[in-house]
Amino acid sequence: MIEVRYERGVYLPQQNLWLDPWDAKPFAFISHAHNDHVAPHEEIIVSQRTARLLKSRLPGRRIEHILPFGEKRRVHGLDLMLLPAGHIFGSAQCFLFLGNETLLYTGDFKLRPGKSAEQVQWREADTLIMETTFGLSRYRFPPTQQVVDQIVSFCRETIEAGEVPVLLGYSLGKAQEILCSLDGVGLTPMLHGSVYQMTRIYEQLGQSFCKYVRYRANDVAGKVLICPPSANRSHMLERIPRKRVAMISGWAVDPNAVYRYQVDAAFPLSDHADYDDLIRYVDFVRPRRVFTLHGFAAAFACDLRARGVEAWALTEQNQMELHLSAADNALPVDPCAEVSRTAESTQGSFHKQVSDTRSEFLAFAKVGEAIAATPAKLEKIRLLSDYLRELTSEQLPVITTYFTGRAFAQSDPRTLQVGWSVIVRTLQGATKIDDAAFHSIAARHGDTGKTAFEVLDARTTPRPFTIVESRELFESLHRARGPLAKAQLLQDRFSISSAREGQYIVKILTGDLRIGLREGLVEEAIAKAFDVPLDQVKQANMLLGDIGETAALALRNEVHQAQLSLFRPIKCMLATPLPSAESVWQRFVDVGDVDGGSALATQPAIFLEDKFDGIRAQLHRSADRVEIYSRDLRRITGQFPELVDQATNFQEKLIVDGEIIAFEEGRRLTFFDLQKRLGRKSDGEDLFARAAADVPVAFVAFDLLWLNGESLLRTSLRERRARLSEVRLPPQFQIAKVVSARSAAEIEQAFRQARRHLNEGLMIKDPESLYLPGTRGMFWFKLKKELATLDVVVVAAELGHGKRNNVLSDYTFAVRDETTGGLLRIGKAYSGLTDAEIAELTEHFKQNTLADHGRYREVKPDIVLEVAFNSIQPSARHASGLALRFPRIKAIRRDKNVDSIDTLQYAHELAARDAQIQQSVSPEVA
DNA sequence: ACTGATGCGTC
DNA sequence: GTCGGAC
DNA sequence: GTCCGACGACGCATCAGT
Repeated sequence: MIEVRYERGVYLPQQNLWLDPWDAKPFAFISHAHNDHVAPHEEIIVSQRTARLLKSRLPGRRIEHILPFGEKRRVHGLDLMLLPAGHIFGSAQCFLFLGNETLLYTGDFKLRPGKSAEQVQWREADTLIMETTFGLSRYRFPPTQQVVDQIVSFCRETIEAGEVPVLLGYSLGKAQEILCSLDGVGLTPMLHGSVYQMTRIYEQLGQSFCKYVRYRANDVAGKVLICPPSANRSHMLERIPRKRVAMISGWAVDPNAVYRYQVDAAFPLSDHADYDDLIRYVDFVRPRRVFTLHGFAAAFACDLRARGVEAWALTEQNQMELHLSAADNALPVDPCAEVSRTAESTQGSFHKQVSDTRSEFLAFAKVGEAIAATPAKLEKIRLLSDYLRELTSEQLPVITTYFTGRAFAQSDPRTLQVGWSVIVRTLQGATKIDDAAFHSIAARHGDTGKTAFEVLDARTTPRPFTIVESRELFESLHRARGPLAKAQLLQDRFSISSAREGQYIVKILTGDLRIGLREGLVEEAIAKAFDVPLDQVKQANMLLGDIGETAALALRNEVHQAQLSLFRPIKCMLATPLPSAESVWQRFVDVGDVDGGSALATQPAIFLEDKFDGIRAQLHRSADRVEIYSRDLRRITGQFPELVDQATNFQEKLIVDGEIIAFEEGRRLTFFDLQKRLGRKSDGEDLFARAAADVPVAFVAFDLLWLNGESLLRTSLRERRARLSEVRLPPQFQIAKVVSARSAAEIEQAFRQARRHLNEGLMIKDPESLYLPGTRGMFWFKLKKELATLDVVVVAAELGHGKRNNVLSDYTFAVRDETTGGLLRIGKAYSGLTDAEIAELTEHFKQNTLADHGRYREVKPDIVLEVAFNSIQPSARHASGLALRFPRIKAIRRDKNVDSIDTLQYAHELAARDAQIQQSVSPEVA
């Protein structure tokens, strides 16, 4: 059997041939000239017309094998033939003769005759790889002539009403099809520039059209404007006051198309096959197996299998299964499994749980609501623990993870890439609610979860949803590539979810449960539910970074088995911020008192270290492996290859805790420099070489957690430090210097010293303390101070979210530009005000609004705030060209008015000072 | 090839 | 990172 | 004390549209 793979494009490994790949490849077949197929490949197979169109879309040189339709040719020892696909002008299918097997790849295609595309042709083939953009039965297009008639009457009526009809269709293919449809009906088409350009190429290749004109802004009256969809709401169209816009697309059969595209009408004229034609095509080709691609690939494959045709969706996620099936002769995972399983359960051959019609996910959501309803922590814990006890061992880890506001465990690096934007679109799509109604609901809540509830309420037809299915939903959202694919998955789920279920899906997606319960209380609930000591549960969760696995261990009474081990990162110990050296010292004196008043006298001192402005990192090293983890237990090994290289030179197996800083002798590097390396993807050695050269880093170690098989978590900091000092460090590794202190004055002095070293502040640690992962206890403190404060004036206010939904809690503020006298924005903040102050300001701003834009309003600039921050630097975010790091409101300066606020010039001075302190010096480490 | 919007993770 | 609020 | 939630700026990746 021919091997078929999918990796952002179909790949035939045995032939080393790519079919419509997304990325540049050495050797590829390009079915047609739409942009998503255009990449700078080295060598391509194309039809003649596609070659011509490509030339205008992607200039540059490449080797082209231009094949005529219907003739068998040999390219690189490969026998193949192109067949017209009927999709757009020049679009081709690729038919391959591979020994005694044949393969037909359709590319995009349609069966209905088009007026501007060649009529499709086909041959029988053993393997069919087909596009299934419209592979759901609800996509059945009306007869073409009927749609054309509708479009024509739309245009005529619009013109008669004295308005301009605007038809939106892709500039290549769809626009020309529309143009042909208007032939002989007495209308004059006017073409947008990009449409015009493509149409001219069609003509050069022998296609003829009715008379048309090119777009001229002052000549649109009485014409039919044909534009690409991207022109909608563009400058060009906004200049036409009286118009009606229609989208021409297969998606027009969706009842909500008008809202989705923000147009006045939508007509289902498509250059793709509809559902019925997809089915017919399979009948024509009589393949032994089918691979489906694009759109509703999985659903369509499922339908084909129901018809007795072997069919699989070709997507990234099925890759592994396909591979397995070749090797093991096992069946791939069946996307129809849900269906068959329910069928089985009705015959009584399945677990009672499956046949239970009540929705498990709804039960989960209801527990969440009950927890939200009570402010009492103990009551929350009780509700949750009762629920946890009811769950199966399979459900328990999933649910406990959900209750921490996550779809995946903390130590699980997978992300969903589904945010507010995708959620909003899918809620609209699933309910077909109109824009105005949606926005009025959304504006009322400022909470995506609540919005979801109200939007979905009574607009969906709920079906039971099991916990395991919910897990699968999140997993497939993670696997799906691109917002569109994700949106489709989510929309399908919303349309069969109850309002409450949808709300909780959204809560998990956004990571905001907002039920007053998170990891800490979940730990307590697990302890209570399974009668395990709480500290063991906490310990296990710290070590595992996986509340679900912790719960599973608790259920089996095995929590004590969790142990610190190499390559299993643990949460790091955190420090509590304190405002002054005196307040820090007070903490230790108090502890001493409890201890009989003389504890400190008998102890040498407390430990002080500089606080470095970098990224907290945990480095694990064995004899043959090194990994680096971030504060959130994410593997960041790939970002720092030179540290990994150096770490192989340690003599010991160890886990060290420290900070990675941007560092080079004689050069001032900042946190922002470091950030440049952080999000970077780790493919390509060149990239590393360059990144490392740009921003050299150092690892500053300040704690040792594990050494040669021995956990040091339960030894004192003093002991850990002693052990750390004995470790031989490779280059680029340093140990943070510790000094002792015995008074507030010494702390203050060390803090100043740290700042002189250009470090962020000071860490103060109890030398006798154990390492407590994940807690911000009273053993480590940090001392940071603001760089300066600015007096600024509030120029805009926004409604908050969640519990701040009904108050204007978000303030944008400005400084004065002395040269123009104008107010220039410099930052945003709310942090620092009490609820009462926010309430008061809300009232004030409501009465002093200059312009109301819904959730956001510009306000009269008369409230002066004193804003503190840790640094100030150039930025494009705000009009002032400056931005503040960690801005917070120190005070409302009621004694001041707009005229006495600080100036842009002063802010620039601060920024200059901030940047220049450091010119030639580099921060001191040890 | 460029740009803006969105999402994520760092502080 | 920051901060205030609730238990 | 501890946890929770509501917020800041930045840089990079990815996608979708020019």
